[in-house]
Amino acid sequence: MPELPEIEAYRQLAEHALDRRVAAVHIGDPRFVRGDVTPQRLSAVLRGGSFQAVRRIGKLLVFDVRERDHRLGVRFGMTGRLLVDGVQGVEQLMYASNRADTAWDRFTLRFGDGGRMVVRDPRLLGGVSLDPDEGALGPDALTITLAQLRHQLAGSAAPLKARLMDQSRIAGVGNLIADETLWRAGLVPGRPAGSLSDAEVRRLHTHLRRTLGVLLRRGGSHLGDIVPQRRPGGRCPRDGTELRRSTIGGRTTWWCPRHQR
DNA sequence: ATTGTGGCCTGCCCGC
DNA sequence: TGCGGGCAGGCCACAA
Repeated sequence: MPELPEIEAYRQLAEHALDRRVAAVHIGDPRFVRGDVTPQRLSAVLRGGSFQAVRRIGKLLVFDVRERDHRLGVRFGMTGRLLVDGVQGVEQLMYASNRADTAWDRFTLRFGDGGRMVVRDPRLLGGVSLDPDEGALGPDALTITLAQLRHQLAGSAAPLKARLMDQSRIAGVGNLIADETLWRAGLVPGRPAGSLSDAEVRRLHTHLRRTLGVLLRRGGSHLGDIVPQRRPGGRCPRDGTELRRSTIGGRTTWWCPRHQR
């Protein structure tokens, strides 16, 4: 599903959409427009303009609209894809159909040169917004410092995994990356976030960055070592122990009862 | 303020 | 063969 590695791939693809005049905006489903803005207003802000820059904060893409003091925000939910001129940012998405069906094109920009940028999202869990609240997101998981991570965990009674997935604390970590990171760091997902020793916070910081590096290199959040074992009967790739399943932070969680403590 | 829960949304898969 | 129920989780509103 789209977590930080996928959105980073989308960001790189989206650079091909910069400096091109938006000739037309097509909203495939009005529910895909989030926040206070109407589809009409969003279209009016974008039409005739162009994007000066695009950046990623966690799982959010932000496009700067040139000379209009507005920003386009794009979220991808768990089944959203980005296409620019027919090229997909990511080929495979776990839990999402890999069919190409234009009925799922929820938001399309047609450029003056005939090209297109499309957000294709079967489930409609993503969305586009005008001037997204970037300040509501915590430090990006890829560049978070040890001190920042320590600060975000300190004093919290919430389960460690829930804290990791809280986008206002740390931006970019979703369910699969949380399981993979905690498995690599040898930490139990249900522990209170504030209960980690300083050495454990350091270990988590190391493995968070290392895990993201590995997944970016492999090309997807679903390419972690534990992901194929996230099923009944699945075993820990490290020590062969049968993995346990529970629900933490409202999400299915798999972990090794032997080496995660 | 913090933490937890339910709902949205729809493709897919399994069992009957 | 068709059908219904369950499942997947990012995000948000709302409750305690």
